[in-house]
Amino acid sequence: MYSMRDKATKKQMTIKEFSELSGIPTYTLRHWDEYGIFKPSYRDQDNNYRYYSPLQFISVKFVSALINLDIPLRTIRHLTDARTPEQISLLIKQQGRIINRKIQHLHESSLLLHTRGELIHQGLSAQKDPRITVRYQDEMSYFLGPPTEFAPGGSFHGPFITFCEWAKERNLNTNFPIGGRHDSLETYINCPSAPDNFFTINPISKHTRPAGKYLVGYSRGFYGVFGDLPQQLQRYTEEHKLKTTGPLYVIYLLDETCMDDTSQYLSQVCIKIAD
Amino acid sequence: MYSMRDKATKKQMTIKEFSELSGIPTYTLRHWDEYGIFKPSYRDQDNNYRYYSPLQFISVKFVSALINLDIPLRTIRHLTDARTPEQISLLIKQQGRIINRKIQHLHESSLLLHTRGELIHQGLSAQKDPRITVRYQDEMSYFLGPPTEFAPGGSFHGPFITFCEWAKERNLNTNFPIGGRHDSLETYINCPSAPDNFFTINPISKHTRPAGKYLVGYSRGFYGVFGDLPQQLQRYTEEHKLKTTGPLYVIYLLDETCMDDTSQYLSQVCIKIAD
DNA sequence: TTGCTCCTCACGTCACGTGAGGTGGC
DNA sequence: TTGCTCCTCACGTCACGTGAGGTGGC
Repeated sequence: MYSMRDKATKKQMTIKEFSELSGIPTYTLRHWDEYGIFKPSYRDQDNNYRYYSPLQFISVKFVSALINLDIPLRTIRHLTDARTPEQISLLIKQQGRIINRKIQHLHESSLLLHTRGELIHQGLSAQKDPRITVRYQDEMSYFLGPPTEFAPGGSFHGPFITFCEWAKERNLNTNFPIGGRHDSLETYINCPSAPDNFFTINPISKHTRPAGKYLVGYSRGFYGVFGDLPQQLQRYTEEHKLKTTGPLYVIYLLDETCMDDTSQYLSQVCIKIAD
Repeated sequence: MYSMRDKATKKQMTIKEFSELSGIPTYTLRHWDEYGIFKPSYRDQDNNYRYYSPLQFISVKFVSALINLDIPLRTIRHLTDARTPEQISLLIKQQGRIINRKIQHLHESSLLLHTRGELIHQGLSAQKDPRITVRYQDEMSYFLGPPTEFAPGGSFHGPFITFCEWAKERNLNTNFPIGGRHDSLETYINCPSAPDNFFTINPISKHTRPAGKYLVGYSRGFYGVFGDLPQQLQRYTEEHKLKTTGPLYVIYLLDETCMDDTSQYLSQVCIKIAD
């Protein structure tokens, strides 16, 4: 038989030894002790030294796992006071659900960063492109908002807010980039800063802009400022005898998320070319 | 054309309106303003009222996304000061890696909670079982530690610490439950508190205890305290003419993670029955 | 004796959160 | 005028983290 309890002997570990074995800083161990959620197995009466048993390795790991899951110390202390297997089992089930929601959320954030990163990447490489060009565009998934209602003489903001509220009601993650969609090249040329719909780019949507050959134009300027791009696009289609089809998409590749100078925001306008 | 800039008009939103649209509390918006990472587009000179433009919905969402990823406000302010697409692109790439590590980590925590929950569940239902029984056991994955070296007259702790260090070197997640393994029923009966190996339960390991019919015994008591269970097991095999095979596993179903009373810890001992 | 570890106590940090006390807009 | 919103300022909170100043063990 081997002794399982050798209190206050050489088999107890000092706070530093225990800290190194468990990977938990000494000040955190002291904090947990003081707070009452994890105490050393033995306290020297003379000098107040803390001594930890190697078996506490198991329980400290469980405590640190709970803290890693953002369970407040208060809750853990509450449990520590009068712990029962049933209570811990319940806590584990609750936390299982919370953790899954967190993973879901992180996945979305990851997707969002990737989507933003892609736009910026396109924006940076577009600086070498001509102002207007014909190029292959990948498929893009998006959620299409309701038709906008721009009142004559009204502002841009009303319809935009309406879209934000629409997205909020549907629990769409509005962290994703937002763009404007026009029914055709003509409606864009007539009224470039009043899209017929707003949309939000989101890889999880089934609604897509198909891959294919697109007429693509770039423009620098604040939101809704397109300079003479509409006229240039019209001239380009006439000169090259292009026939466009389907809606026209306006996306901001470089915007306030990555630059200060509002006059240098970079928008991309694109519309599919008919076969 | 629609005006994109209607500063200080009805189209600007008050802090409360903007808070409700964006889902960010007013005090947090004030904090971000004061800290310098997200300022209202217009500040009334007379009464210091904050007015937000609906288009700020886009940038505030990006800021909140960065904060959600635990990027310090200091870093965000640093970026806000002199933002370039290249810098943001770099930040996005870095954070992408960090976020993937976090997701990985949460997956592990989720697995850990599930594993712990399963043991507790088994522990609770075992209270209805007889002390010794023959039952079907599911497969269990585990990492097997090196052979223990219990010195005669030495303590339990040394080999246990050796195992913890071994696991740490291999970057095994030591939050997972730890058990003891004996080479055979005989070695357990001879020396029940000195297992031949320690192991840590972990669903990702390829090493498994196969599913099948097991001789299972339960015992209450502190770590390494088995009472007369070894003798009872021996008598049981003789009476029922059972032949056991392979190693014997000792697992604590209910331990310090879920109870206070050390004398009530519940261990499970099991060994496969030969066909 | 020296260098290391341990202790307590007090204060700092970070990103909010709260509450008091006062002003402004319809 | 009333009720609502806005403002600032100061202080609280949470879980560490740091640093000073002092003691203990080999």
